Amino acid sequence: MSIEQKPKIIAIVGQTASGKSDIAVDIALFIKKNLKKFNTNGAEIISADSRQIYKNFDIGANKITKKEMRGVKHWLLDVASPRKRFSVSQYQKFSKKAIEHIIKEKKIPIICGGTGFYIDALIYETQFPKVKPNLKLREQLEKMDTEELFKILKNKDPKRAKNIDSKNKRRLIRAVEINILTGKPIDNLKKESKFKTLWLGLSVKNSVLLKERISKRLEKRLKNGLVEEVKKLHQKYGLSWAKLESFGLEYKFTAQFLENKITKEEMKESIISESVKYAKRQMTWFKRNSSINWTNSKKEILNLTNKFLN
RNA sequence: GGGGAUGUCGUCCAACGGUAAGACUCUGGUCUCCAAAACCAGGUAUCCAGGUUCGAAUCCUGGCGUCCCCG
Repeated sequence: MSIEQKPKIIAIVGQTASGKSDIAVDIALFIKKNLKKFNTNGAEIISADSRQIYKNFDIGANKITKKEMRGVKHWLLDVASPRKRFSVSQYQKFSKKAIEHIIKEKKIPIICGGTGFYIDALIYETQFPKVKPNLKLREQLEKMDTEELFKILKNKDPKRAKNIDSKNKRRLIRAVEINILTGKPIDNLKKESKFKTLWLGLSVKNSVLLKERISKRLEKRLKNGLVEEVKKLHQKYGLSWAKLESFGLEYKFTAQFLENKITKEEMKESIISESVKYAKRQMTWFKRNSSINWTNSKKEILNLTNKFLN
């Protein structure tokens, strides 16, 4: 009974440059054409992308344009300032609101993006400890090495110490931070999802092809003003080069080019090869999820959608 | 044609004649608030043929390849 009541959502995941955004709009329009059949008022898209979330990150983040949206409403684009820190828990809050709004209107939410951590946080409602990052504490912890941090954690929270990467400083600091600020070990219960989800995965299996796609896409974006965008982010919006570099890929290497640290050719090469690596890491994340239907066929995707909504 | 230098993982680069190391790439993986991040694991090499030696990437001879200088 309760299974029947679970709201249905569609999640489109996959690597960069696999065509997710476009297919998401296709699905939304397909639903729009069959409102009566699916007993719904339509579909709206929630982006799950840790870079497209930022205002003024357009070309570099490969954000969908108004025109490409084809009239379908998109949520969680341009909702954060790149000058402020943004993290998964904020994404979780924002996306939860969006999803509730969409469901209230009797529409189908379509989550689309390449940031697996964000998507899982939304769908599985990952319980993040209610401890905000404490920069002062982190500064102190930063001075210790991984061994010391691991020792502290082992003492205070042996359970967490068991499954943490003992050499991953960033994670160790976070774990110790949680413990110090709450005085409690963290409990890691993974909840069942309250949604009924159709998982669709797009991928480019051939790495040569993937590289080709990424480089073609890059040429197009250079023509569209990628370099100018990054320059503007620095000059007009006051983002430091270091900050821009911290966003990775396009922003990182374009910033380095503008700083005269690398040539334009090197910039292109780095963006392409690092994007390929990123795509692989994305797949490592998604591969764990056995519910994902992997297909690149639009026809098959619409068929699956059709079955799922009936 | 003459002289010199040099050949080690896919790439860069180490190794007093004594276990062929490291970085990057590659492959796989981890993930409870930086996730385009951070981190872990694994694979692959001594140009060829002889010689010296208990033992050769290392020394010797020849071949082949590459680079530089002179002509």
